[in-house]
Amino acid sequence: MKSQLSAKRQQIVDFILQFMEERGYPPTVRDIQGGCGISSTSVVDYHLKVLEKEGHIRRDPEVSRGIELPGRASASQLRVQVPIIGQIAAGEPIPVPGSETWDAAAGADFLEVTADLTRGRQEIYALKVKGMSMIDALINDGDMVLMQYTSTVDNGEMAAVWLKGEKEVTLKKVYIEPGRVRLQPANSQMQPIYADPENVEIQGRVIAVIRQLGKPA
Amino acid sequence: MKSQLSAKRQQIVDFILQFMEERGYPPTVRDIQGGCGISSTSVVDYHLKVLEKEGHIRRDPEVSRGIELPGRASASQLRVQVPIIGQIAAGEPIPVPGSETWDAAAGADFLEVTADLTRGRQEIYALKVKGMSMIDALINDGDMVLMQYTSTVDNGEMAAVWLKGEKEVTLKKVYIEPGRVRLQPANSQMQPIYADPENVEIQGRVIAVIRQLGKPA
DNA sequence: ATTTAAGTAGAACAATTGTTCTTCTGGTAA
DNA sequence: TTACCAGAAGAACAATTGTTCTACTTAAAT
Repeated sequence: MKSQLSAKRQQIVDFILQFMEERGYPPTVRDIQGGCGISSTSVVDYHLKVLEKEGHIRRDPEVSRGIELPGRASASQLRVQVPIIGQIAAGEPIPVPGSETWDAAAGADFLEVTADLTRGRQEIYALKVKGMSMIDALINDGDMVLMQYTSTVDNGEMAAVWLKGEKEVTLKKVYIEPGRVRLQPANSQMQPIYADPENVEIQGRVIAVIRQLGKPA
Repeated sequence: MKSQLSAKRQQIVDFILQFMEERGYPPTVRDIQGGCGISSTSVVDYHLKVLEKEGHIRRDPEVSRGIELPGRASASQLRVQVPIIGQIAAGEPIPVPGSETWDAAAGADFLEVTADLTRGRQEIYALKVKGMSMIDALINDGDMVLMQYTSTVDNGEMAAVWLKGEKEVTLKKVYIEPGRVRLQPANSQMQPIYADPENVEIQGRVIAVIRQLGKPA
């Protein structure tokens, strides 16, 4: 039921948005007054009341800066800070999060994702893919892989597998079969490989893959 | 220079975090007082001053709720609601955002991503990939593709290309060459294809690819 | 025991900020 | 004209909220 906004009210909404982006908290009535060139706080209040009635904003009465932009920075839609604890490449085992690596304050880089990506799972970390060795898992050089620490996976789950003999880590769908482990590339047009259970070590479950394109800033 | 936090101060930081997640704006001194079971506002102020000196929080003096969590909900790390306006498959042109499709209130699904993915770009929308036809672009069935509306791309950018003759849409890196257009799969192990410039129509630029694995809830 | 420092309490003050009231303007419809 | 209404303006009020002051406690150090 959101109607078209008048110029003034659109300006107010834009200002609130920009203010929150810059400062991290909502503006006061008087901030809006100054920022939008309005000469009275009552005018701001008037517009805010209309905006709230129309559902464009939500206000906590009597609360300073009690403005929320529904669908924007509102509640429940949480972000998760995922530490980027290293990179993943064919020739080296992936770094496993230890107590030191877990220490967030270590100035590590973070990948910030929304909670619907992690689905509330814990012990999530991220790795940057180096090289083209994961191409048959549909993962390119430079992709970010969200991992969950685990040493066991269900059948068919995509996991980071360390092949002891080959000294190689690879991302494959894992199927436990009698006497062997079937490692199936994500690209179903490719053939699976089979490995001795003694030779494989699960290093983590793949939660998501994020690929950013375009000039890296 | 962040030192280990005392129990009380850790509790305060946690409370601020939780408050901001729930309400969308920072708490007042008295909110913290009540939420942490502290009996005086001066104690809260005392701890906040220490926390600021140690760099765990930032405060705007004289500003109500002027608390920022560096690296958390501070600027730039905003979320963006990207409308999922359809799907992309080999045999059909991708839906191009029109004025109706742009109307966010239309109850469409949204993909919520952090702003570092879109890098501030406008006119972003998302498509869900149907089928395996994009496999040579390292894109699997079920992946989400973030697109930016555009009809022209720079050389080497990944774009959604509509091949008029073949009546097919495909995701390729586009290179304009004399008299022809080279369409290069993202998988560099594969061969490019060449097309008549008259036959290609750029339908959008690929900003990012997001793949979620595991049982879909 | 004395000192020092960190932390706690309570109260009061001052600034910020939300709200309301009245009045005024400009446009539009009856 | 009159009536009506969205919008604007200014002022005043009331609530919220940041800040400061002094006093008290506790624990560790001297």
